[in-house]
Amino acid sequence: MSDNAPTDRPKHFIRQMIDDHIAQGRWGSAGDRTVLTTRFPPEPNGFLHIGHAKSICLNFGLAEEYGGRCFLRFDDTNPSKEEQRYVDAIIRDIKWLGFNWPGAGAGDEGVLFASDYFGFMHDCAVDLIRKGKAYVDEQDAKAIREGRGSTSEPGTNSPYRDRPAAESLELFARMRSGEYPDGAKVLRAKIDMAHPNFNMRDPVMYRIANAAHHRTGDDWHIYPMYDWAHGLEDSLEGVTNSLCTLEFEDHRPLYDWFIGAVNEGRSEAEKIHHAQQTEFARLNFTYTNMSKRRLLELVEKGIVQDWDDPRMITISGFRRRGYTPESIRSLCEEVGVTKFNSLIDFGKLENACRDHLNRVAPRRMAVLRPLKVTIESWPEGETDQLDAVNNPEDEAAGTRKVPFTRTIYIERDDFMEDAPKKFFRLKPGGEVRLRAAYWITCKDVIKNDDGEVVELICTHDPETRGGGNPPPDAEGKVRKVKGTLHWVSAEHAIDAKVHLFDRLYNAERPGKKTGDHLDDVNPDSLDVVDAKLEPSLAEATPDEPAWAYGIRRFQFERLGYFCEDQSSAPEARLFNRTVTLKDSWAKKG
RNA sequence: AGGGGUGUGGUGUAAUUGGUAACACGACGGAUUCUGAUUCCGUUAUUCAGGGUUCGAGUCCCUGCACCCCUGCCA
Repeated sequence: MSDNAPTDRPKHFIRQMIDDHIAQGRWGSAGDRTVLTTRFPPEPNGFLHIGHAKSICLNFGLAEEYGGRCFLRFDDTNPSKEEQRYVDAIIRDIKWLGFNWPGAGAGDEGVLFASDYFGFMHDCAVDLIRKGKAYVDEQDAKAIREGRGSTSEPGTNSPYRDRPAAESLELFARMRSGEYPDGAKVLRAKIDMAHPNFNMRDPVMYRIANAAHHRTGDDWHIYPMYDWAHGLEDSLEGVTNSLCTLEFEDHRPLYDWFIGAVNEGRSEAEKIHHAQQTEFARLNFTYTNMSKRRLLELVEKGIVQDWDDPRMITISGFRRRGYTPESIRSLCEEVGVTKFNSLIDFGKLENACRDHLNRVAPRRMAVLRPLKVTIESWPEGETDQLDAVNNPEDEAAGTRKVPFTRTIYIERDDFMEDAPKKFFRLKPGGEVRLRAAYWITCKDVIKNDDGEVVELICTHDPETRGGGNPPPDAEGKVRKVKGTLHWVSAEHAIDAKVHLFDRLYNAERPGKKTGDHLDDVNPDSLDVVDAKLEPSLAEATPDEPAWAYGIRRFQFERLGYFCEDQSSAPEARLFNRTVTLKDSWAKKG
């Protein structure tokens, strides 16, 4: 992975800072790049989404690049919101993206949990109480909030603020042992109730929660707050760079204060490690929302099937949709790392996906909205097995056989009775190429009683077998044809459902206007069609580069990239459209 | 209102740390093409505004403006 040497990748501000630290020997001997230690610390309260991918790529990517390490650590300090299901999903998603942490294996080997440090955190809290830097407050949540003041008013000290350390120590011990109901008491840091930064106005360190934790069960009745816990977690793991998003900028002074408070009065040997917190901007896309709360709402309200619905911007959703990990990683590299709150065009992600799939996805033919075509010049019952190229971008992908018969299906959109001049697909009297097969000419149009076109009668040109241009005529002129259509043999076609997805929201910034993202939900984000697939799609196929994690991905020629859904079975095939091909014709029309 | 941040083309990032705006994507135009795809070639900004320092400013200084985050016993 890493050669432990500088790369020529652009140096964003975080790389630059890390390089400076290493040059100065801040974490060990100067020049040793392998000291770099990062972590990705999700709370297991939902599925990972594309926004997390940026942080994952940054943290794990940096570790790979420097020859350091990056831990996967669950920040499971709030039992009421966390579930084992989410732990499992998060582990799987990170592995799917292609990243590893020290000790990673097939399951959860090497995975770290904040809950494993609860004892240490507790002891540090006791230490702070003894030093007079923390106290047990018995006010209720409302009183604490009011005591915090406002932007124009300083806060007021709690009546319990100056109680003797011995008293706090005793009460804290009883909080821990489960004597009190939720909310009865909290442990607070004693900092400054008039501080302009609210986080410094005596923040809560511990609250009482008589809830079962998904890992520690009923061992604890008190749980540490994020600010208190996070720096200690980083410290214990020897994290050098604690990277987080912009909204934590205001928390950095507190992060530093806590470590400083623990270390105060300790000898050098007793001091705990102090990581460097640095903040970067979150990833934002148009037509999406990146809030776990709102994603949960989509799941709970049944707007999507589950967290891994292909329309979801979760990592699991993208996987099921057919995106490749490579495309997600390349996008994260492309958007860079800054402190600027950017809004990235969702099309950029689709483009990264097309870019990768174009190189690796095997081509197949599939007709989404079939229109019957009878080749009257083709003998009844006769089948021609034609060779079709699997991937023009990759010669090694070889060819496959595609059966051609008298009755075939083409795409309804590929025929127009009154076609504009620039329409170079099939029209009455017109000639087109059938990909890898023959040139055909439309002789007749058959309609039903409602006037809808139900069948085309065509003839084929035997000279054009394989789809190539026929030999020049006597005068040396080469006949050419502008349009090429995809098709499938009716007799051989396999039936399948295909899910065509559109964006989940109609607004660039869902909920921006009304405050409720549900107001901008696109009711037509899923379209189900009955498609006809080329028979090779039913064959068990050898491994292909595009099929990581057993996901069979293809390009359906002229239509887009598709993958077989995890629920697909031989008797009921289901494909998902990952993304369409670019279509400059559709754009003009 | 107090605190913390951020402003470079349609979008995102870069600029040897004061040396004459680069790259990617998109869009548009053209060429090639058995996918209206891909590929290829062109076009696409005087850096939020105003002032100052300097031979020289996206980079330094001053004054504004805009946007984002912060008053959970969430993370």
